[in-house]
Amino acid sequence: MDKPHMSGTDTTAQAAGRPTLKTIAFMTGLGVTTVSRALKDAPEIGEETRRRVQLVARQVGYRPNRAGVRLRTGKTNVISLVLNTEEQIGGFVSDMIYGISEHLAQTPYHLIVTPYSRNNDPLEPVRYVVETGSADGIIISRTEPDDKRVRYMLERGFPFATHGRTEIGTEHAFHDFDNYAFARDAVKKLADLGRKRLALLAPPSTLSYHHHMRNGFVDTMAEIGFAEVPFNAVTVDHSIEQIRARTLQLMQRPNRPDGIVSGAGGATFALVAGIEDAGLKVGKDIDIVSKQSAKLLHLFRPELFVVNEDVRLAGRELARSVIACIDGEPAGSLQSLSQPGPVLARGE
Amino acid sequence: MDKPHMSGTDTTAQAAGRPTLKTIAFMTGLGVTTVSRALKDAPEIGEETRRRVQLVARQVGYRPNRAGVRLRTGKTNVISLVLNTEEQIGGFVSDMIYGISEHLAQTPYHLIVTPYSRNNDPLEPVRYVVETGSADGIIISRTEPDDKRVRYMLERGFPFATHGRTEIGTEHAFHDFDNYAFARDAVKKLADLGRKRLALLAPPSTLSYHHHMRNGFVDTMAEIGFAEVPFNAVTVDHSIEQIRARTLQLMQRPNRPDGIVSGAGGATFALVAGIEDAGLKVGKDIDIVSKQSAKLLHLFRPELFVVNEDVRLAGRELARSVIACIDGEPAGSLQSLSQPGPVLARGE
DNA sequence: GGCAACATCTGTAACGTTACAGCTTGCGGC
DNA sequence: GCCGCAAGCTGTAACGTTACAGATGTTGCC
Repeated sequence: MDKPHMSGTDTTAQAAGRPTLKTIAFMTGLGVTTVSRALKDAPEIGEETRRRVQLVARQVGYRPNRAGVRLRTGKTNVISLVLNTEEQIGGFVSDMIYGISEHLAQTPYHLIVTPYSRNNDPLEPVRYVVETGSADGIIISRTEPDDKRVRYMLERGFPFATHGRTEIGTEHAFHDFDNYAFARDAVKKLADLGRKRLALLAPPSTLSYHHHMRNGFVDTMAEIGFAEVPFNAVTVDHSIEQIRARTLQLMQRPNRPDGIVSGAGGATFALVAGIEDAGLKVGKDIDIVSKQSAKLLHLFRPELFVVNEDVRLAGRELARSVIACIDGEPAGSLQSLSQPGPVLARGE
Repeated sequence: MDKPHMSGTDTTAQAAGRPTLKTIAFMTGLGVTTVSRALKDAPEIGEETRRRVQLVARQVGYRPNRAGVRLRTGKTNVISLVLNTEEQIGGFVSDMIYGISEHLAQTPYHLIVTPYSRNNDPLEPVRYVVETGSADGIIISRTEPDDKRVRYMLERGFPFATHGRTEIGTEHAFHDFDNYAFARDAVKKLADLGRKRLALLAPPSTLSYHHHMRNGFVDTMAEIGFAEVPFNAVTVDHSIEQIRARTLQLMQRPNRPDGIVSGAGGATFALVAGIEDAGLKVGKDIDIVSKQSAKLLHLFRPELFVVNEDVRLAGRELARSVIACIDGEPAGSLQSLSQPGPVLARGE
């Protein structure tokens, strides 16, 4: 009533809009600062006051204004998922998004999708987010051994998590599928089936997991004493038509493979089509072990052997990691490697 | 030098951080207000000043602080895509996201993904976004004829666009695929192939496009004089296992269909599996016309007939519409219906 | 010369939040 | 009775932006 700095009409009425700290301050008769502190359980607020404020806040459905917090503190409460918009076929991306969302739902974080197309520099969206501070953390995929995006974020101390590992000395948060183990198990399976001339349909050689998968393949081949049938003309990232055409060529060669390890479900569709174009039959002339994220391959050709990759799990893990990274946890504890399940035959 | 209200250290040095209006104001010697107005081409700014300000802004790489704008104006420059996290198989969602992103890339808008799981109320994420003002516009899918989300947003005048139409009197922005035309073309194709006992694997009956597809199917059947073989036990949203099992049952019935129209590519995988479980063969005992968004069906079974739905295009259209809606354009002009392409046989 | 009209620019306040530096009050010690 | 201290609360300023209400100077007109 007699305070000198009463700010205008505020005591008269609270607007019908969303409640703010001021609303609660007015209702409780406290200062805005006190309310702010009470809501975040600051120590110098009395026990009763704290409870009173929190009660009122809950009653009126108070939610902090994100713009206010962001402007004041710089904290955006946003995670950015950086995506290549020409990502391969197979629903991979939706599962990743769902996985991330599942974890973020329990947090104040929102998920924003920051895309880039193939002709753009992959660094560009990352730089954009970091420079404009439009997120507190970034998740990237398609990681390379010497990934410049990773270097960029490490240099700037910007929190992030990668789907896939790097060869960079500095530790950072990642989640990865053990593609070495996958290729090893796949080769062993094909060997068990009596196959001897094996080929690998690998990811692009620029990506980290190309090397893991290839090493797993090569090491196990060497162990068993097999020689590889080279198949480097295409990768799992090529178009259906390209993979199909190249596979046809491969299968028409004199020493065509009798077993193939395929790094992606989508590519396996094209692979099988190419094999059948050559008049050969999966399960008879050749066996295939393929990784898949959507569970469609056994419907496609029951003779295929599959290993499931749980991308949704990867999304959850990455979300967890990037938030822990934001909270300052050491990167060493934010690394996880998901082991492949068993190689599955039809109906398993 | 002699201004009374010089605010502290600002004249001393500009921090190394991101440039703000104050930075540019200092560099040009102008006031913050002038800079702000000059950058948005306000009329009362001199031609030369405007150019000078814009030049400097470009040079220093000025980008408006989103939190500042949002706090002051309430404009978030965010579009929210509301998604069901148990969305069906087939990469549908990624294409939608890519399509939206493609359009948003040319705008200041960011895309945020707001998920909800099946057990939640679909209205909940919409209410959250509207109440907290966390976006300027919303895109929803899985539209129902009397969609409460649509009613909610219409009542509040909140900008949105729907993937799919409603039966609600008030006009609103939407993009839809003409599923009536699809079903009509599909039935005609099957009739041309000499098939007579047709069934429909439709979307869930709660969704708008269930009715469009079913009407197209029923009307065309009536026109030709065919009677439908009922197949209502499952929808395209059911699990692979369920569709497969029910299809097996269907195909073991005495008057099993010799033609099926399938509303989704993912479901068609299960459908074909069920048919083959019954010992029948697609293209011989039965023909199928299926819609698809990923182009995998012809690899799966070349005997299938397919109609492609361009979900990426839908994403672009929806993004365009929702932004136009935000800009106040009348909803009537923001409605588009995408016509199905021809029914394609193998390799076409 | 006086004055209105105009073009161009400016400062202040506010959006909602939090860091910071205070301000009271009560209480124990001397 | 006074001091110091702690507990508990408070106001002010600032984050970057824009709406608004001026301020300044210049031009043209009588």
